[in-house]
Amino acid sequence: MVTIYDIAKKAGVSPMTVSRVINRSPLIKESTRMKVEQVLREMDYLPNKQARSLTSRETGLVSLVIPDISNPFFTNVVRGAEDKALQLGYQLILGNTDENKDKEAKYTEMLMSTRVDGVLIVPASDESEDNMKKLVKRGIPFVYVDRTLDAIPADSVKGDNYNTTRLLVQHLIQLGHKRIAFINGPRYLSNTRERALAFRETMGLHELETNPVYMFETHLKKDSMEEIIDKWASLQSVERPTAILAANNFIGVNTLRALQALHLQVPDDVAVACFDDPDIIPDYNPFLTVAKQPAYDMGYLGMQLLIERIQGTAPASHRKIILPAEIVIRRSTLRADLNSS
Amino acid sequence: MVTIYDIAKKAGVSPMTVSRVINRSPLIKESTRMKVEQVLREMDYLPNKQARSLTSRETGLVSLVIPDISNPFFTNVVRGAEDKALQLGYQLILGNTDENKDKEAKYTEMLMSTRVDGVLIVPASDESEDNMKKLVKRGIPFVYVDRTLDAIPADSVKGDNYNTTRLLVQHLIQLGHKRIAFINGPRYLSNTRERALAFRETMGLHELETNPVYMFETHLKKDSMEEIIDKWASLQSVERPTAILAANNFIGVNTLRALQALHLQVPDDVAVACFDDPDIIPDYNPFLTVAKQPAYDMGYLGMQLLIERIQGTAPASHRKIILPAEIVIRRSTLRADLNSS
DNA sequence: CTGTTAGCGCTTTCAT
DNA sequence: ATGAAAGCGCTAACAG
Repeated sequence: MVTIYDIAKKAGVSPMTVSRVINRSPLIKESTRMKVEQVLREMDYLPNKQARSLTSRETGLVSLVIPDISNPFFTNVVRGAEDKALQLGYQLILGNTDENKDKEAKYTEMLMSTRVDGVLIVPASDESEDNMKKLVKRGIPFVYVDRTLDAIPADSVKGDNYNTTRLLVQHLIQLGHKRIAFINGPRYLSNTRERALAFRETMGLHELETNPVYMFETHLKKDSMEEIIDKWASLQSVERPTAILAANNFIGVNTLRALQALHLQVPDDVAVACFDDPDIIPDYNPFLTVAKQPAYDMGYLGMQLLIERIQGTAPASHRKIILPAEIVIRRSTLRADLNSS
Repeated sequence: MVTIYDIAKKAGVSPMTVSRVINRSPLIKESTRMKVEQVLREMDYLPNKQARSLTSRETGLVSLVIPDISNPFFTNVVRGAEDKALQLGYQLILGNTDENKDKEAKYTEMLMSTRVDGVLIVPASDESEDNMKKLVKRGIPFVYVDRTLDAIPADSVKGDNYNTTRLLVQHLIQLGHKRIAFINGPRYLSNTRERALAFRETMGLHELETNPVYMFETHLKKDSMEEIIDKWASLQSVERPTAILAANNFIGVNTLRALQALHLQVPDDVAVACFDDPDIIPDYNPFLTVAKQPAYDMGYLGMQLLIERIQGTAPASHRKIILPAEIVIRRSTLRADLNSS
């Protein structure tokens, strides 16, 4: 491996001079700079980041810890984060937690050992506190994306859960629905709690009761279908909802599949809307009414906040960025006889 | 930061003994091991990977260089690669090239500087040769996924492009189509060349001519729709194809959108099939007939080959793994009047 | 403007 | 079974 010593010898200077040339120090004579740069090129030198970070205390690595890259929402978060990281010269280490705090613990441990400069994280649950505390203790900056832990404050970028839920519920109410179910994620996540609150309050504002049996809770992973079918079966047929709001894209899709298995038509028998688009590709056969959250921007901005924090250019106080979603109304909530509205 | 020196002092031993305990050296007296481990826990010690890799010449980092994480095919590749990497104790650095060899060059440069232990790569183009050569020169092991560069041999995991294309074409031919268009990716990619060859040969086998005007070429990125519309318009109406085979999911979806813009019905006016599913979520509204390649397995196996290569447990000769695809026939090729078949 | 010295945290090598 | 010395590749701090 070519080191600055090899370069130094060949160029007839000291290693320190080589280091200065590499780091563009201004106090180098033009002629020696030229010569060293020449040798650098000849020998195809590439600095050793490991060695460099041993003294500089910076690795140029940032980590992105998310539940699951195969959820299109997070896919876009990753792309945004990666674009910003590259732009600012950082490399991105990826980790999937599968909503599991132990897996998250394992990752945070590895990250700390790798001495990443910072972490962009979607916490697996409120119990992620312990993991965050360790980051704090070691002085590793981090930024929340999509979900936050109130007990451990930090910069954050998230969706406007309250207002977005309100808009979705109002859309369903305006279509004439009164019995609306909300299939939510687990209550140990900040964003699902915010959505649940907004759901209840919006129903109340419209003088609709939030029947507790309409408030389901499931997980946010890929395979929630069976659970949804069971819940549905547990309801008295007279009180079954005419509309369902799903707390994320996986639940939305699994709701559709569950209803299909139950031989119910969407939207004629039941209307369905959800958070986050299940499709990642420009619409070609869009069906679900969704609240499209700006996932790419969340990743992009989150990475920006993080790197500002790393580089010490961030203000002392924690910044909380809240991004609005776009409500996209599609066929899953539009009955043919209402299409004109 | 807690170092082995701090531990050594507190435990009343030498730093070397601490190092031995951490690395589970067998020649340590049980009693001293216990004491050191006790202090290790008390002080919440975490080894510094940077320092370690300076001597060990291993970083525990592997890199995955792909065109675009937001293509569902690559999303699954990433998930597979990440799962295997975690399982074997490696961390994954992600990079998107956007099919651009200069961006790829930038990444490979960063990777070499970071001294990653190995690289899993989907080369951006045949011109990626220069980038691969640099990896070879620096002795960094790499494994191809999905595409290969014949000029620079290495382990590889890819789809069975020839037979998969053949099956898709035969499906269309069996439905009675004779004028079949093939919208392929750029010819500077190994997999699209293989697909083009298979297309021509399969057509030939069925005594159908491959009209050159039916062989389009576009890029594999998200926004190929306009190009497809233009190509279509450039055809004489009498000779327009009755079926289209698209070389990847983006092209497949954009073909659908283009046909929609042209007011053509799929599959009644034109049948469409493509490589790789555009949906990442368990089917809820499946429409496109696709060849589902085992993307997750490609990433998983690719990572396994790579790590075996890194750890020196791989055979000297390069391994070429070829995985079959599953043809999933859906509505985009099934005309209502043929549904019974 | 350039060089020398020391040290980042750890491990390899050789002693004891 | 344990320790001392040296060095991995680089840079901060000081010297000249």
